Amino acid sequence: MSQLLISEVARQIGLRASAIRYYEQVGILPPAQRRGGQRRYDSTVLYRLAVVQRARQMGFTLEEIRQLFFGFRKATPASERWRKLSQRKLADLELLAGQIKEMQRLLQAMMEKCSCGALEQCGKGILQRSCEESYIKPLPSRHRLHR
Amino acid sequence: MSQLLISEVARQIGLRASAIRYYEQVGILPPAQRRGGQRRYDSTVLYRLAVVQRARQMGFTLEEIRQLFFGFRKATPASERWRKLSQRKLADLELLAGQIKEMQRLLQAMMEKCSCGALEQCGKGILQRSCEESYIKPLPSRHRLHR
DNA sequence: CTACGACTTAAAGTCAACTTGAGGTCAAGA
DNA sequence: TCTTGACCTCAAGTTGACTTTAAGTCGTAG
Repeated sequence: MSQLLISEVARQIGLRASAIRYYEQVGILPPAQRRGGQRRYDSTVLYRLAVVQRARQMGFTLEEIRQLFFGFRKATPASERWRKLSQRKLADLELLAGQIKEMQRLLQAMMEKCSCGALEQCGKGILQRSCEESYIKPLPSRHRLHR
Repeated sequence: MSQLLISEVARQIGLRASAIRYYEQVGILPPAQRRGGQRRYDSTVLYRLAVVQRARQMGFTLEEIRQLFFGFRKATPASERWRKLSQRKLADLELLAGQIKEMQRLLQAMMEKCSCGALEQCGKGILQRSCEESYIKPLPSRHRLHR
């Protein structure tokens, strides 16, 4: 069973070692085994971190991630609280998917005829629709679309 | 032509006045007209801000928004640079849309049987796919998390 | 003239999510 | 034995996107 050093884990998932130590500190990773004071990981930590990374890309906060994926401590499997949280998250994601389509249309339109008129027009449309829509909390600013 | 006070604009789009001043400061809004030192707006500012809000919801940074929508700086060969930016953004959005579906599936699976199996399975999948992706576009050796 | 309320600025504070820095430990190799 | 290099901890610094605070200005109403 190959044991990974923190630097190796970091390299494989594209984070810095400091981020991994931080994740342990805030409870997203369990305290790692030590050998001579140093953290040793087995490869399952990579799967866990892959999910974390992906969830971060979707705009989940670390706190949400901890609760959604690793927060079913001694509670019953799929407790009511957890179910609510993930149901809300699912709704958020659906809304987000719709808005992505809209933003794609806007970008397409602006690329075809790069006119300020189009922008204002679109703003008008967004404004009217957003009166109908329920409010969506903007994603955490850390939500990045590129690496 | 009705002139809006900053507080009125703020109220209508759901931001604080301080945020609007900040947007002016960082170049997302042009310097407003003044009357007796106070900013006055006409209603087109609402359209502009509606687009900004929506773009923020999609995870664009203010800097990106400035460049994408209002970044026609004098040294810019107009549409070419802009076209590249939005093309990249479109690709990002498409990727994101796919990832949202994946995340929805994971959450669904975890709701049905709150299983670590699903989590690991999914993490494995993500990890493998991201390996293929990084084959297409190899990561720079030093992974930049900021700026 | 004074008081009021809404505005103004500049500077400092806040928050999440890390990163950086200082100073220290440990195992392996020359 | 000494050096090297990767790790450790704890504290402080950084970033983006604002907000808050302190001190001041403007126009109207009493």
